[in-house]
Amino acid sequence: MNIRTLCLGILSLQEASGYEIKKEIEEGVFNHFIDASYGSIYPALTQLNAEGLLSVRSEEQLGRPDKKVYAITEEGKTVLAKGLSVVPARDKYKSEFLFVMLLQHLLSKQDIGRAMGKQHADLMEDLARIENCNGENCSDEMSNLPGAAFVAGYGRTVLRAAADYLEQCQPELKKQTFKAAE
Amino acid sequence: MNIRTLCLGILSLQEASGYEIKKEIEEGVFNHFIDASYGSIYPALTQLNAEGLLSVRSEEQLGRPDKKVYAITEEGKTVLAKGLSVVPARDKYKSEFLFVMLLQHLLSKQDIGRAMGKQHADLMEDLARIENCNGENCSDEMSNLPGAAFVAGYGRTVLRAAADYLEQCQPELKKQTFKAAE
DNA sequence: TGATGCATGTAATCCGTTACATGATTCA
DNA sequence: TGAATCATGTAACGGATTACATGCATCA
Repeated sequence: MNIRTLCLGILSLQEASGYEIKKEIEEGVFNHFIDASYGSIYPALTQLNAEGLLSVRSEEQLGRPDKKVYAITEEGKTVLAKGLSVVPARDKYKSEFLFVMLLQHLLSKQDIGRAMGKQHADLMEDLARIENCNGENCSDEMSNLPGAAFVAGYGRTVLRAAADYLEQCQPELKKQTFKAAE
Repeated sequence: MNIRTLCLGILSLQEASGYEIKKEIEEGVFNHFIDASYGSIYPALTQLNAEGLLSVRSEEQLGRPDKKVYAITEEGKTVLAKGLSVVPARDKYKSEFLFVMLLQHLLSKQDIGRAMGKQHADLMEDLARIENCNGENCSDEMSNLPGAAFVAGYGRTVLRAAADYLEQCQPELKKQTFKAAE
């Protein structure tokens, strides 16, 4: 799957501008398993629109570039449905943290502690974002989705398991709610 | 971190050819959090050697290209240590599965079931690989490492949590040891 | 006999990120 | 006053994958 399907998917829930799509990805449920930058979103939107899978409407703004609000077309919905029914590719997970920990015998205790703290803080951050999405902050179209609870549950489970494991290995981590990173 | 550090890291444990490095990544503990293809490994090795971070030795083979066995140099060790002590980048996790599940209202029950089955099978595969690494199959240099137990434990914990979650949502999965994928 | 494993490498290509360019408004 | 937010877009660059090219040995 690519950014194209991602944009189509988000726009199937609510119309939005490129800027808003990025924000949704950064702050919403998506965050921990998807990322995308302006450099990929804007061109994708332009292309999708050219192909007739999206329609655009320009909203004038004061002292800002026009806001281009995109909406999915019927044709877009068809293409999206087709894209989603393909068996999803295997999850991709890359972790420098685990690589470093595997070679921990080459590091000082300080370095290891720092890496553990950073990893723990990252996990807590993701966890917090998921919890926030039930409350305010997130768009209703997203959180009211039948799939939203499942996805949030999956993320919560996995992240919590990882955090627990780290805390078990290094109990001091439990107290550090704030970032030990940098 | 990049493939360069990865190669340096593996070669700090045992000398190996490009082919063997690939195999180690595919079949070893690394598998679930790192991947690399020949197209990136071979050029990296050539470059690292040119920079004096590795040394090479050619082993003649019958009816095959010479096997080039690389070993890390003292300079390479220094560079590796420096590379590892940098605070690791945040884990990257991408999941088409979760995206599809978020939009499950657009899919048939068959498609959802297939996606769940595939995800579960993938998790079990990764889990099995981790368990195998304690037994035969894997190089001792890897599994005897002080960090190996930690990394295996982390992977086991996270993957098991994910699999449990799926089984809880869809109990039929427990019986399917074999692949329901495709 | 045909797939799989051993073994190395290159070139084309893809997909995406980073940095750059622009600029007003609002909040601290 | 300076940072952050809103807002869109392009160009350069990076990093890796895929496919291609080659070819013997072994196993089923």
